[in-house]
Amino acid sequence: MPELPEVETVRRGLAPVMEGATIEAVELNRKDLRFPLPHRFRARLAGRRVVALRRRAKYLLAELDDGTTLLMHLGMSGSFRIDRRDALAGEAFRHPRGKDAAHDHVVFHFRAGHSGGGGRVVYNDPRRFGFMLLLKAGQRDTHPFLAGLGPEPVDGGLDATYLARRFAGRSAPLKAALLDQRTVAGLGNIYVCEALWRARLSPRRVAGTLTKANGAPTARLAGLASAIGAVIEEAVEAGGSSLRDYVRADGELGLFQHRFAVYDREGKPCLRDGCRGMVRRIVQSGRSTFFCPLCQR
DNA sequence: CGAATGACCTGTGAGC
DNA sequence: TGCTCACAGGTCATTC
Repeated sequence: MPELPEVETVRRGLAPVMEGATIEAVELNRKDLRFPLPHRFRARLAGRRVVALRRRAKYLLAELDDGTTLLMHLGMSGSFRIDRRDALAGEAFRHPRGKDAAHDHVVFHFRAGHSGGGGRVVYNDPRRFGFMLLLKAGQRDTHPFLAGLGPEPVDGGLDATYLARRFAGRSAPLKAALLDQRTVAGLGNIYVCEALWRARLSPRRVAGTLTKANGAPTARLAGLASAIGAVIEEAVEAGGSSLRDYVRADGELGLFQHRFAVYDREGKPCLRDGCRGMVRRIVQSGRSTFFCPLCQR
């Protein structure tokens, strides 16, 4: 489900509930998601206070008061839901449409404190491609999942020079090169398609052709770097994209799906002014790519 | 080394 | 109605 804008939207929804709050208990309805949950997971979390809830790429990082970090990834179908204590006291809680309580795998119970609250944060994930890990204090920058990530697309130092260095000599198509989290952190299938459309670049184009022989960026790379930043920034502002699932912890829908230029628009007209092209769907690296063959070169 | 492929899971919608 | 198939926002391990 979630790419960077969706994960950031989840973070913003959860932060007011989790930051500064103390975990009273953790309920595990399953002890394996994509990987087995960490050893002594419940005991290591009980009584811990969440100091900050951060995001890196598509990871959520809950920093705890003992120096450990709870790292969470939503995979394809993971989502968080906030159950407030007042809601629990009244009518039985109603699951948002399409969410089955059978897939509520992890439930964090928070202690009621001076800031009111209490209540629960529930992790639901039908496909169980998501996972949670506990990182010790020193592992935060060295853990393999985090160490190799590329720059954040917004305010992370992403620019044409970086992309030129990264693409030099690579024969993979742009689509694959950009899906690789070591290139730019947090991009996924939707936003790669959208950024390439904005930059008028074909997803099939060989990445290395955008770097000059001397390693300098071609002019088109500046356009790509800014297209990536812009699409991610706009999507975060819109609360992400909601396709088949709710994304936000408060149950509200993201809105960016209404602004897709190409994603899931196979056979529809290209939205670029003056372009008479038709959006095409092809498969690359086993995933759907949407693009306009007329104006994306 | 980089590139391509399969594997991991469940749910949903299209087509018959 | 009910079956089968393709496909879904990700990424890790394996193979070439």
